[in-house]
Amino acid sequence: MQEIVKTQAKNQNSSSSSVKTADILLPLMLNKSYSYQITDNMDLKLGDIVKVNFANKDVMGVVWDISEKKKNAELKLKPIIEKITEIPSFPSNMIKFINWVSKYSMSPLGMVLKMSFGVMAKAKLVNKKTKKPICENPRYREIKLSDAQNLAVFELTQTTGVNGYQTCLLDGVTGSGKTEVYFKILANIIEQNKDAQILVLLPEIALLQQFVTRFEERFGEKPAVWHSGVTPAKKRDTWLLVAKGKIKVVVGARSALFLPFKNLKLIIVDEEHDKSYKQEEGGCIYHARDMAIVRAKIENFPIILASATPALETMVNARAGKYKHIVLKGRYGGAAMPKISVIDMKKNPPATRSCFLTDKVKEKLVENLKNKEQSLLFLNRRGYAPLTICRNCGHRLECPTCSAWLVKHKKYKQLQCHHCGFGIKTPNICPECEEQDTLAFCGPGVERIEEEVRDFLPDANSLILSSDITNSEKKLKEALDKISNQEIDIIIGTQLIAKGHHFPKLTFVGIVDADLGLESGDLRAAESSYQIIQQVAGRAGREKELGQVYLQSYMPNTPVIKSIIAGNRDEFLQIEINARKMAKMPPFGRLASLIIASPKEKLLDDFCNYLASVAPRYEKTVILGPAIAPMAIIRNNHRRRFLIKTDKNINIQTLILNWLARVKKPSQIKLKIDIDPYSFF
DNA sequence: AGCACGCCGACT
DNA sequence: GTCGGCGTGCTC
Repeated sequence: MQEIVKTQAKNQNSSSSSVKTADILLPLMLNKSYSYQITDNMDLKLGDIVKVNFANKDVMGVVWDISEKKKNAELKLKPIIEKITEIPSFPSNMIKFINWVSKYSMSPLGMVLKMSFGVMAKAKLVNKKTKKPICENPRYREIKLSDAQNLAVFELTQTTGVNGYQTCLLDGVTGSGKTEVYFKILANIIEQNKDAQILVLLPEIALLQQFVTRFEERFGEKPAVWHSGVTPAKKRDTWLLVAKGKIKVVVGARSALFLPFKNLKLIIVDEEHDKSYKQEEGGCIYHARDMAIVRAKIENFPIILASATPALETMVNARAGKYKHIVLKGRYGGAAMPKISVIDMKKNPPATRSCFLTDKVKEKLVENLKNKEQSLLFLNRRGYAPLTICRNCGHRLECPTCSAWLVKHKKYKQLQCHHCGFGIKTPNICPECEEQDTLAFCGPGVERIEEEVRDFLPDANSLILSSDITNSEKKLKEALDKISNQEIDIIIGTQLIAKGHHFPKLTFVGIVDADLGLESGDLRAAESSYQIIQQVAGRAGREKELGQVYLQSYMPNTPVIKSIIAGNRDEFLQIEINARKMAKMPPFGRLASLIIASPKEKLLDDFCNYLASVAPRYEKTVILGPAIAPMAIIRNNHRRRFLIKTDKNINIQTLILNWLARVKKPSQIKLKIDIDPYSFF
């Protein structure tokens, strides 16, 4: 019956054979564009913004393709409602870029568009008030740069001055004055090309504020700011002005990479080694630094990656001559690098089991307090104690929905799960054996270190810098002001303090647990550990005073610690590079992971075994799994993982696509593809 | 992601 | 006999 109806319809329409259609990409979780009819009087080109009706809702989308299509009666095309002329069209390079990211990251095309166009698609466009200009005309105020800075500017200008793609690695220690180098480069580019736009990417929102302040000092105007915390209305203003080419400089977190610049001429990726550039959550998993390089290639402009501790991958490319390697020598103002020594915890154990600071560190804290100099203790662990255990029955307090220990927080008087946010009041009795007062808190967090400091130096002013304490821009600023006003003697901080902040009066840094980062056992554990220790150590002695750094370690002979003590970054990297080369790990091979999750464990295991049974068996390809993911359960979702490792010349995306095409995934199972995984969770 | 469609349990 | 639970699948 249905067949007959269809045939009849076809015959009826055969007189008008074709119709002009546009494939519209919508900023939704969809992997394809949808065809709509172009009405006669509508003048459309690729990249134009249109409004269409989709699933009974009016949404904005982008013209992704235009074609003449045979009239197809089985598929009634809806007409395009209107062309939105208030929003500039997507430049063709932006379309290329979005297509590329989608294909590489294996994320739905619509999801990638959403990252770029999401805020505008929701706009009602009623607020047609004339917008205040943002960073329309920044004027550089000259300052005297050091010889090293001038040299770096000169070398970078040779590359950034020419209009064409080139990746440069700007390699300079903490405190070498990279920011002023950026400013001078920006000024040069804007001077040469009045329409040029520049994007500066920073790994974390916390770093944006001080960049904005320094930029304003130098240019008399704030740059445009883009990150997840910016309000939608502000984002819309900025988006439009960026698209119209009116904003010259944008500083932002990774999401700023998807802004539709009209005339982008340079991207600077500051702290390029930083793991925060890897987006792990949400619909699209990508590495902002790598995608920034892709964008620079597509749009044919230079890009600068900057770091004191470049990522291994970056270093490999620099050594191979693919990136231009520019070294910014020494510290600005001639400050010396801090003196770094290791304290062997086996030979110098803390006084008791609930103490975590060695006598040497304590002595240094006392000395610094006496001399009115600031000290910093670094421990990358929030809260008071990472594990609570019953002395009577050995029960460990675990999150009810994740396979993670509950972390004791004194501030919240709670035990908290750091993976799902679950929290309970710290109990007095063991939930297992119901004995009273048997719970012991094992290991230190920053709160516990602060307690230890207060115990032996009651007169010192201490302050914890962690995301729990300084959880807003305002609170962070307050804390940083207190530190620069010297109201604080001893700072106890998590990785929050490793990044960028300048503490002029800080002369001592104690790394409470230099071995902590090596525990995770992932590919980049040693490298990341080196980077974070180096970054934190770099906080010490940035002005006239010489800085001193102590690393507390139970394993003082690991390559990481030895290289940091010897100040031999490149030798350390070479060891790591050799190891990666031997193991054919990135960047000498390709890696991808499938994270498969479901609340139904049996269904999940059946599906994973099924997947494993149809796994491709190609040459130069290893598929490992299914393995129980290190974090086996998160929010009641059981998790399994496959790891796919191939030679460099194999297209890992195609391989995965072919593999997944062989199976039908039940809808209760969530499957996430992570190309170039960083965290192995 | 939404949102409708559809097939089994509790209740007026 | 009806309301509504959420599992499933589609959106030009």
